[in-house]
Amino acid sequence: MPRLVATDIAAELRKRISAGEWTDIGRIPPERDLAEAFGVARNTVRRAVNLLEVDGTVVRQVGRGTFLADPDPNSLASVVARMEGTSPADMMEIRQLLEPAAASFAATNASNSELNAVREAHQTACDSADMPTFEHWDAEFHHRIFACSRNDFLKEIHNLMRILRNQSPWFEMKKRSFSEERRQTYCREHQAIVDALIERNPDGAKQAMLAHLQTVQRNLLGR
Amino acid sequence: MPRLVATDIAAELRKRISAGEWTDIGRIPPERDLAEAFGVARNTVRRAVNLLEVDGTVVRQVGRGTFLADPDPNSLASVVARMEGTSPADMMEIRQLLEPAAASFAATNASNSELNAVREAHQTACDSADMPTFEHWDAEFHHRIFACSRNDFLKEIHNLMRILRNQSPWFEMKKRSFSEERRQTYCREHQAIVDALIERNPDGAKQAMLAHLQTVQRNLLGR
DNA sequence: TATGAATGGTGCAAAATTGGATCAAATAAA
DNA sequence: TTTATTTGATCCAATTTTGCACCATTCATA
Repeated sequence: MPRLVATDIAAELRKRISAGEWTDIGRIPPERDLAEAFGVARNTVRRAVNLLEVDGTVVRQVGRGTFLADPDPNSLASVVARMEGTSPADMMEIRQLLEPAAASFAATNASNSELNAVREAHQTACDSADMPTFEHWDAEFHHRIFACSRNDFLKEIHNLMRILRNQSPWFEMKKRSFSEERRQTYCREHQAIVDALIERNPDGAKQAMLAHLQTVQRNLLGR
Repeated sequence: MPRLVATDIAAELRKRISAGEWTDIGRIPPERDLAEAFGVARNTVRRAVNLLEVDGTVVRQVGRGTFLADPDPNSLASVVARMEGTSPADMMEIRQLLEPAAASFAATNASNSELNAVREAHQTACDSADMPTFEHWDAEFHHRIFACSRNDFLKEIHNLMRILRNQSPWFEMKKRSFSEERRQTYCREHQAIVDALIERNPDGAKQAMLAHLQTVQRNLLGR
């Protein structure tokens, strides 16, 4: 068993804090007590608490103690946490904003080899024999379009949406809503997108992507 | 029973790593511990770990330990970390995608009291005597438009962008680029946005916002 | 008001931990 | 036998942990 070190103690403290161990008193025990409790030197505890302090988990005051920080609603962590509660409808609305734009950028900016990668993902999805394989290459198709939009931030927003969707309970709806017929519809629509990209037609790509996402939305949300 | 050799141990370590045995602590035990655990000499463990190191499974640091490399690039944390490196140009491109849409949504969805809050922020910004106050209410103006777009996810993306901008080194550019003349330009453009919102004119609000962001982009990036 | 206990802040030198490297002897495989 | 691998041992270098002393601030209490 590896020895307890500063980073481990920081992780343990983080765990206990988020478990609400000291929420009632609003503070964590003195460093000297923690050191004794963990069976390490006080300096080690100090380094661990430093880690909690820099990321704003905790605030220290000389002579008073170490206090649990009020969660900052404007911190990255809080924003991401709130995003995790996004509804399918809100998510689809933003997808319909961003993905057509990404397709449009891609038609303008993509290299030929990037376009080939997009087409390849589309082709593999169409050829796939089972649903999990199709879904994987479907996701890859969309991802590769973002990848050649040449806007890294846009690409990362898409990654963010993908992660949020994957960990959302309502994502299961998608799987239930799947059928062979819909798969073929998606393939046709993907083909239209690929065609527009290869024609280097930004507006065509945008429209094709929008049409596809509207189909997805109908299938997913039923309207 | 065949003797445990370096390649066997490497395979076993690989198996345990991909099974997530040490994912939580982010590192594997010290070589000396592994040697003891596998009942083998430390040199053998070293050769095994060498194999994991050359293919990038693991990274070693003298005096610290052996750490799991390749943190999941599809984790929320990785995505956010990559977003922190967003360039001003990419960021502005996405703002020009999202904020006009938010303004359009707001024209349709906002309640009257929400619109009043937007107008209030605009008015306070115009009346502000010093630059920091103006900048605060300028940001608040944009934020309140997102707030009444009625899409929580869109609102949070805006929060995300705001945080990323505030912590970016290039954000200082904005402050350097400020002048009284530009402030007045921004006030006029904000006024146009407010007018369109109050007229409940989605397309007008979208266009006014786009025009404003293009001014901002010119001032920020000089084109 | 004055005092003392409790608490975080800082610095430092010694000890412990950990990966890096080498070598000769023992063992297995060809 | 020849060759390759494992073993056990030793030392080195980077890093962390430890133990200690002392300082500064806060707060309760005399």
